[in-house]
Amino acid sequence: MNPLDSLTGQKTAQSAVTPCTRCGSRIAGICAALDIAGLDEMSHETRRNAVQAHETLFREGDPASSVVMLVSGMAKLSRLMADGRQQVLGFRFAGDILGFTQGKSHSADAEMLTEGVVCRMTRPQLEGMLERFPAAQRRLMDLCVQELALTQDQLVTVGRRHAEQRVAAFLLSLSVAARRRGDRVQHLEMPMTRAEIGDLLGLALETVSRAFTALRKRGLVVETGGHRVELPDLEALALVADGV
Amino acid sequence: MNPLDSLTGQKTAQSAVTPCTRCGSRIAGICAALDIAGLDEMSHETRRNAVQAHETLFREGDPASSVVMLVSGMAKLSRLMADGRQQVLGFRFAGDILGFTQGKSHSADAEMLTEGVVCRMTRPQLEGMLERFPAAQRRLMDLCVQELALTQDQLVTVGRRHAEQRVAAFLLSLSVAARRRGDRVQHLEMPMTRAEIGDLLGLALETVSRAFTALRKRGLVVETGGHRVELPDLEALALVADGV
DNA sequence: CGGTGTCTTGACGGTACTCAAAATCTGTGG
DNA sequence: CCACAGATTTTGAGTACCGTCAAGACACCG
Repeated sequence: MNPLDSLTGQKTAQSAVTPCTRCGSRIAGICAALDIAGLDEMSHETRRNAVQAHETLFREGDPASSVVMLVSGMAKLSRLMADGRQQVLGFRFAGDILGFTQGKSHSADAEMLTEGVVCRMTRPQLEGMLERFPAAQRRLMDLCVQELALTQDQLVTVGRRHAEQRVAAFLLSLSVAARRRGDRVQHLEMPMTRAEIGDLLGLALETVSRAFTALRKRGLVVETGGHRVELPDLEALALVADGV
Repeated sequence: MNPLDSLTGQKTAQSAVTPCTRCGSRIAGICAALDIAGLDEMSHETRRNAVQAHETLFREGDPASSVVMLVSGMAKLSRLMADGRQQVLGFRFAGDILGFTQGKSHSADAEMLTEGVVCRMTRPQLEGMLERFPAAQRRLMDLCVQELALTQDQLVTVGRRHAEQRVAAFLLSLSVAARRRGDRVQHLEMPMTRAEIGDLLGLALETVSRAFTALRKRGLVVETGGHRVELPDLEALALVADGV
């Protein structure tokens, strides 16, 4: 599996799998675009950290002084409204980059769902690296375009699907993300709560629970405990998501 | 007004307003990052076209053989679901770039709402230009990040606001876009139909109509005919949008 | 001035939200 | 290993918001 596919979902021209010497991750994010010299330089500049579940990576409004590369684990991007309602913008996985913006401050909260490992790089370091390694800049742009496409998918789901369709679409998106990481697509890690799924899909947590119950009764979802889920029939699930 | 603010909403370092020699537009999109040589080169490579209202610029699935820069007029980005339901991903304005993706095909339909002018550039031309002018690549990335932020805003609106709040948020977003173009922020052009607004906000067109009626009765919206709208009190409208 | 498309308004029904309580799961400490 | 406390999930009942259907009003354009 080409690590470049981790976010793009498309085969890329580059085929050599060169793990980040510092991150040590198979799943290369931006690192994938670097040559040996770049990787070496990057390994001196980034800070690798283990992070716990529920740990906050940054908050909306924080100065965007660094970007975070998710090496392993799952994270949640969300925004808080004035009245306390929360909108989850998306879940992020190994290989994804969090907190990249040209603005002065972060536009969303980022919080770990599981324990994991992150690589942090300061903005000046990133800027310098992008100048020295045009391929990395190109790669970062691709990641950005992909994130845009994912967010647009999310918008279609929230805007134009019913509760059960939304949950089906959510499960499928988890499956697609797992494929990009090279994991099995029918046996998923699903560490998020019903409330978090509801905040992603624009539903109450009770509605999410009812939708899971309905899908379970139809045999489209099997919850095996320990935050693990099986999807025995992805095609049938896709039909549900599209309202057929 | 710095044309670089057209999408970013933030003041940028560059201050010289260098209109695209071919487009002739005050509102520079990517052109703003080019020097004289770059502008000259670009003027030879791009094709400038007048387009009519309701003209399709590209469709979902079309090969993404060129990107489109919107010089003047308003456009609509949308996706069609299997059952015919439509989700409008957003409205786009002068200075915006449409159809930029690293995939092989467009992921959404783009259609003009008004008559206008567009600049087309083929992918190979764009790729070549990005290599020769790193500043242009950087600029394109900024546009991409900004588009992502807008889509995220949209997601919050659709996921976590009630009908009237959504319409208020939509009007405010039109106002923000007008400010970026240097137009008056309280006297807006609003060429889209209730149905299109509904497809943007995840509402039925009748619900949009009822929300407009409610806002009109509260004096927050004045429709002056000819697809023009006045927003006498933006702050009050913002309070409505946030559900206060 | 008529025709067509858009908008408004009303009535009704359904989906999903809220409130509430019971059941299940998870992790911790004895 | 078991018991227990807290968190999460499930399920139920009632309600509210919004979608659907329908008809009439309005605006725009030839």
